[in-house]
Amino acid sequence: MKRDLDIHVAIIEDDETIREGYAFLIGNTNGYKVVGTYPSYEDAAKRIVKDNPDVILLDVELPGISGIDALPKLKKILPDTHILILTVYEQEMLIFRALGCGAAGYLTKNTPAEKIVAAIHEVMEGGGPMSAHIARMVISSFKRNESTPLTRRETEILEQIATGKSRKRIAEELFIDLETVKSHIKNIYHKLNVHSKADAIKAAKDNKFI
Amino acid sequence: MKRDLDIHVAIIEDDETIREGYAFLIGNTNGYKVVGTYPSYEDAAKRIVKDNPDVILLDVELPGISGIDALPKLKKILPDTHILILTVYEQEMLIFRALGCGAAGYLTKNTPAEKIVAAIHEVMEGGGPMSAHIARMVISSFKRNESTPLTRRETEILEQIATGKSRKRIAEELFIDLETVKSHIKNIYHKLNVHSKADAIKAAKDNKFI
DNA sequence: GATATATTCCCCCTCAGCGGGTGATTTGTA
DNA sequence: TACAAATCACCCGCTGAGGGGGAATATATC
Repeated sequence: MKRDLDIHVAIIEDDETIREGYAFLIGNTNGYKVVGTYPSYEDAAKRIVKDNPDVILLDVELPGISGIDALPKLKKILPDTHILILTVYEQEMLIFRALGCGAAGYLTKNTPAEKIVAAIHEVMEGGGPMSAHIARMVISSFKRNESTPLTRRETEILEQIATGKSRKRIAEELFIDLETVKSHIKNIYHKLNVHSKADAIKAAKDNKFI
Repeated sequence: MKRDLDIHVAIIEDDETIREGYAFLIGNTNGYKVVGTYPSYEDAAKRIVKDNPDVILLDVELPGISGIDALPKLKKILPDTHILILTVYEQEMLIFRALGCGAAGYLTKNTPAEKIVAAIHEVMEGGGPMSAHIARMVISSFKRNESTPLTRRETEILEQIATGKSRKRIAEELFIDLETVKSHIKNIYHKLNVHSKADAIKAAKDNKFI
C-alpha cells in the first residue's frame, strides 16, 4: 500500500469517544490515514504543521478557542489544507461565518460514518459537502422574496443605491433624468416606510427584496 | 401500493431521450410517480397545474423560454412545488440566479441516475441537493479574501458604509467621533485608490474584502 | 528603546447630494 | 377605459461627503 497516496486527515475534537471513533473509522478505511488527533486548537497548533494533513475535521464546540475562531488561524498556518466543519449546531450565523472563513464543507454530527469518509474524498476532489439541512439553509440565503411591494425599476434603483452610487450617477448609468431617480427613491421610501438610504437598504435586505 | 403517498414528479426537458430516460427511471422507482413530462415551458404551462407535481426536474437549456426564466413563472403558479435544476452548465451567474429564484437544488447532468432519485427525496425532506462542484462554487461565494490591505477597524467601517449609513451614524454606532470615522474613510480611500463611497464599496466587493 | 502601525481626535475648506413637497406626461396593460 | 408604472419638472432647506492639513495615544514588533 502506497502511504504517499493516502489522504492525510487530522481531527480536532474535544470528546475523546467521538475523536477516537472518527480516527478509528477513517484510519481503517483504505486510502485514508489519520496523521493527528487533538482535543483542542491549542494542542493542534503545536503539532499540526509538521503532521501536515490534507484535510482537517474540525469540531465547533471546543474548549478554549472555539472551532470557528480556530478556522482562520488554521487557514493561516496551513493554507492548502481543506477544513471540514463537524458540529451539532445548525445556526445560520455559525454556518455562514465558517464558510466565510474558508471552510470547505459543513457536516452535522448525525452524518453517518460512511458519509463522512465520502465527504473527505469529495473535498479532495474539489467538492463542497454539506448536510442536507445546511445545504437548504445555504440555498435559502440566496433566495429573494418573490412578493415585493417595489416595482422592477424601483428594485433596480434600490440595488444601485445599495452599491453606494449617488442619485446623479444612477441617473447617468440608467440613462434617465436625475429627477426620475429622485421620484423613484421617494416612492421607494414611502413604500418601505423609511426616510434614508441606510434604512431603505436595511429594510430591503431584511425582507430580501434585494 | 398507495399512490397517494408517492412523490409526484414532473420533468421539463427538451431532449426526448433524456426526458423519457428520467421518466422511466423515476417512474420505476418505488415511492415515485411521474405525473408529467414536457419538452418546453410553454407546454408545461398548459398542464402542469392540474398535474400538480411535488417536485419538478427543470432543464436550463430549453427552446423558447429558458429554464431560468421559467423558474419564477413556475414558482408563481405552483408555489409549494420544489424545483430541481438539472443542467450541463456550471456558470456562476446561472447557478446564483437559479438559487435566487427559488430553486431547491442544482444538479449537473453527469449526476448518476440513483443520485437524482436521492436528490428528489432529499428535496422533499427539506434538503438542498447540489453537485459537488456546484456546492464548492456556492461555498466559495461566501469566502472572504484573507489578505486585505485594510485594518480590522477600516474593514468594519467599510462594511457600515456598504449598508448606506452616514458617517455620522457610523460614528454613533461605533461610539467614536465623527472625525475618527472621516479619518478611517480617508485611509480606506487611499488604500483602495478610490474617491467615493460607491467606488470603495465596489473595489472591496470585487476583491471580497467585505 | 526605537520603529512602525492602528486607532483615535482636531481644524480647515467647498460643493454636491439628500430628503421632501407637489405636480405633469407618456406608455403600457388589465 | 381606467390604472399602474415610468418618466420628467421645479421648489425648498441643510447636512453630508470628500479632501487638505496635523497630532496624540496605544500596541506591537524588532
